[in-house]
Amino acid sequence: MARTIGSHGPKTMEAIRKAGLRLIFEHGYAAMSLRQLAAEVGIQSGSLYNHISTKQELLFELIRDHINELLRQLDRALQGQERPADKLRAFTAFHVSYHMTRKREVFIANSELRSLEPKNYEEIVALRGAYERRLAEILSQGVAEGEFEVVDVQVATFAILALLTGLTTWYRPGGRLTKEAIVAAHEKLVLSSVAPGTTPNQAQAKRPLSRSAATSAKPERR
Amino acid sequence: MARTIGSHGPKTMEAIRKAGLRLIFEHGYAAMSLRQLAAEVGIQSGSLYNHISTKQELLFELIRDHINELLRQLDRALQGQERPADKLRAFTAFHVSYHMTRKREVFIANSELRSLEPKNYEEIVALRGAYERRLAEILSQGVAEGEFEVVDVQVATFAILALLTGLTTWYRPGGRLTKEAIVAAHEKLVLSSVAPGTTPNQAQAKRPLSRSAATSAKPERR
Amino acid sequence: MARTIGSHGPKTMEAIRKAGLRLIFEHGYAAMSLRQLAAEVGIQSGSLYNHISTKQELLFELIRDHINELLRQLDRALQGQERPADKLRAFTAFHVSYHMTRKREVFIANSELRSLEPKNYEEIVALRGAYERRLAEILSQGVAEGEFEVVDVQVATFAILALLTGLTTWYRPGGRLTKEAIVAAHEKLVLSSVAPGTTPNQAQAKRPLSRSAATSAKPERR
Amino acid sequence: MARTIGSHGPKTMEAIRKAGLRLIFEHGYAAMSLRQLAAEVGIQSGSLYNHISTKQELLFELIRDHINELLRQLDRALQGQERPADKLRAFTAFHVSYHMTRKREVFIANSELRSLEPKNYEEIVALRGAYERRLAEILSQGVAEGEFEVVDVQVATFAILALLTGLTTWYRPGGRLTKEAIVAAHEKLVLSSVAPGTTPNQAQAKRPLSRSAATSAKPERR
DNA sequence: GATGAATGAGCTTTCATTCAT
DNA sequence: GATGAATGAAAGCTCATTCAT
Repeated sequence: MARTIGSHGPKTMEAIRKAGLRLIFEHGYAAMSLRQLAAEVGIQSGSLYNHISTKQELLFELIRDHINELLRQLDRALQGQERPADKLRAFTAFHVSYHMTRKREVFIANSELRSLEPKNYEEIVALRGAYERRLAEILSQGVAEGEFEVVDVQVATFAILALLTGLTTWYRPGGRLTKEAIVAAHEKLVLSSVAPGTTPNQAQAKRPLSRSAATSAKPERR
Repeated sequence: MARTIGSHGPKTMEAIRKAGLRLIFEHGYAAMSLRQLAAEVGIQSGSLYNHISTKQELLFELIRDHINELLRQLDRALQGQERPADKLRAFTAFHVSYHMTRKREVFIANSELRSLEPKNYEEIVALRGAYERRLAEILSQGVAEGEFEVVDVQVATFAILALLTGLTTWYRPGGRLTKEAIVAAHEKLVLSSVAPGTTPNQAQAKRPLSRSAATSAKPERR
Repeated sequence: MARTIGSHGPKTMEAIRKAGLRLIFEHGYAAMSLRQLAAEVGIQSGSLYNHISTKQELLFELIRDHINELLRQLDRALQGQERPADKLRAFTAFHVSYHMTRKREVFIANSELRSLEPKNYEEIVALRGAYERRLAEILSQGVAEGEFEVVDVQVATFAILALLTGLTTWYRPGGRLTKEAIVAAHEKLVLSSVAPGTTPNQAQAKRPLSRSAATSAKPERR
Repeated sequence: MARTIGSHGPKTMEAIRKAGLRLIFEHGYAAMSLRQLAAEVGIQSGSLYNHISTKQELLFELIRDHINELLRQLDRALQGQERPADKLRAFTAFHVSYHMTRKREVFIANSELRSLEPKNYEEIVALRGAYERRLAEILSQGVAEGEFEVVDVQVATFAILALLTGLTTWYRPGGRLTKEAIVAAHEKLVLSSVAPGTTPNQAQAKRPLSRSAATSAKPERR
């Protein structure tokens, strides 16, 4: 990939983002050196600075742009859905599909938050919170309407997101299953997981879950 | 100067492991410097080498010891369970409980596999495969006995593991929920997720899933 | 900060080689630190790596380039000489002269072979063998034509080379003797040493010296 | 060799000297680590300090003891010889024989002088000077009596010593030649080298060689 | 006399970043 | 916009040496 010697202009920036995405995905932000990145792009490491301001900024922009796009597309995917189950199915289908085509962006946005400097971290976490809230609200609505049953909405939100995002660790194009099959498999799991039924045993929260606590607790960086 | 009075060998090793666990959990393996680690332990960085052979070896042993312990305890937790639902509940309860007390080990064992050198990586992935296989077999049995319904056992295995392991990214002792509540919340989600019901739409695998492909595919490092 | 004005690439490389030569000559390869070398050149130690790839590579190239040059010039010096005595005189004069102007290179090429990694060592020893073979052949020819008398050609070859190369341990420009006097002194010693005469006492080799054994024995790294 | 676990007392000291000799011979003083040495002896590196005071002191004593022994034995070997040729033959035979049985000591005493700290260096060089002077005096006497002819006594002294000492770089027991043959080969070379004959071309010293200049010049460390 | 664990300095090498050209 | 050469800090690791046990 890349390495088109002499590439310049916006093409170079694009190559940097692409290569950066791949290298961070494979080795992690801290383990990726700008020399590696530059070599991948086919330029000297000093030349990177004609396009990026710092390594940190590159990471930040990759993540921020990704989450913004994710949010934009999620809202489009949810449009027109009214009933909680439909919303949840749409959410799941969108999430899985998106993760299959952008697995590197998604993976990095989840795994490299700790590599962000505080200011950047805050900004990204706020955006991520918006995404999580979409799901939390779907679940809350479903519970309120009696369509869903969960022990705890907050836990269910995190669990379902983890379930769906786990995809990025094993999915690869051209595998055994079609994309549709993978989407279907996840829809089944997610929709069933919150379906009403015999709850194993009744557990109590130590404290009631206030609306804000549900999403803004942030006890530590995660 | 020689050794500070009162600091002993095994105690130092234990301090190194503990601090290493914390630092890798917080910053990642690549971003943790041995100087940091040594400072945390209260010795010079060169002194670490009286206890570890390399940074890589430290990571490897932390992960390997963790997975071995995990496997050992899992098998004990599953003892005596016969029906798939009971097994799955036991698996879930054990997994969640264990992850709450050893969240750093668990997190690292999942996130730092890519930091392992090939030989070490192979060894850990083999161990991890054993763990995954326990769950895959529970699901298979449940499906065969008509107790569970999943679109694809392999996908369900990965998804459920991801769901459960996601816990490590947000759990912290002293939070809003009791441990029991957290376990219960996950039991509900997991048991429901594979419960028979209306599968959204029928999807087909491109290829049938052979037994071995299910667990040994390893298309790329994950 | 960036580069100091006026310091250029090739000039820096040349300064590194020159300073490296001197430091290795004075302290030995293992005892020379790259910090020392960099300080000598007037740059930071990390900056060395814009010019060399490793410390080992620097040593290797210094030695290899030297031996290649030595061989090239030797062959020129021997051109036109027919009789063994003339060849031997030419060899001696060339060797001594060259060693007086390049004593550091010569010394290092002899004393630091053990510091070379196996692959580099093999390459250099092969080149050195070519040089030794020139002298061995001159002696053989002289013995065959009855002009020289030696107890053993192989021993004589090594001994004469050692005699000549010893120069590097004491020669310094501006000493008591002119270069010409030093050359003459060595010519006398070398030519006399193989002159026919009364051999002290007749000694026997345990085994006859095969042609190949003479030059390829290499019992151990030397 | 060595590694007799639990060896103690004078036996350990002897093992240290033996192993040190070998390691310095093979890798050089700077490149030999005390950990290596200790491992060879079968103890921990800290334990070395029950026997040596510093690494430098070990080197110094190895060299000093060697040269003292060399001088002692040389004087015994020269006893009873009157005529310069007989003395030179005896010197050569002794030197070669001794170098064959103690090649490591000899090699180190020549190659590691630069690794000695100034004070130690001075002491060793003084001893070495005594050894060189024996040969210089033999040559001077021979020249004075008309038995030898050399262009310059000083140069001849250094050259003959280099010739003889070169042995340590290639000799190994069990090689093609008997010890006697090797001695004979060197006797022929050395005695012939100073034999009167047609001096190639008459060269002049820039300055006459004063008695003291011949041996105490020491223009630089060599 | 040996050990094991420590020190503090030092090693070679890599890093992100800068900037004259 | 790219290069090549620089910086200064820091990396993982090794070193000779010390000393309580």
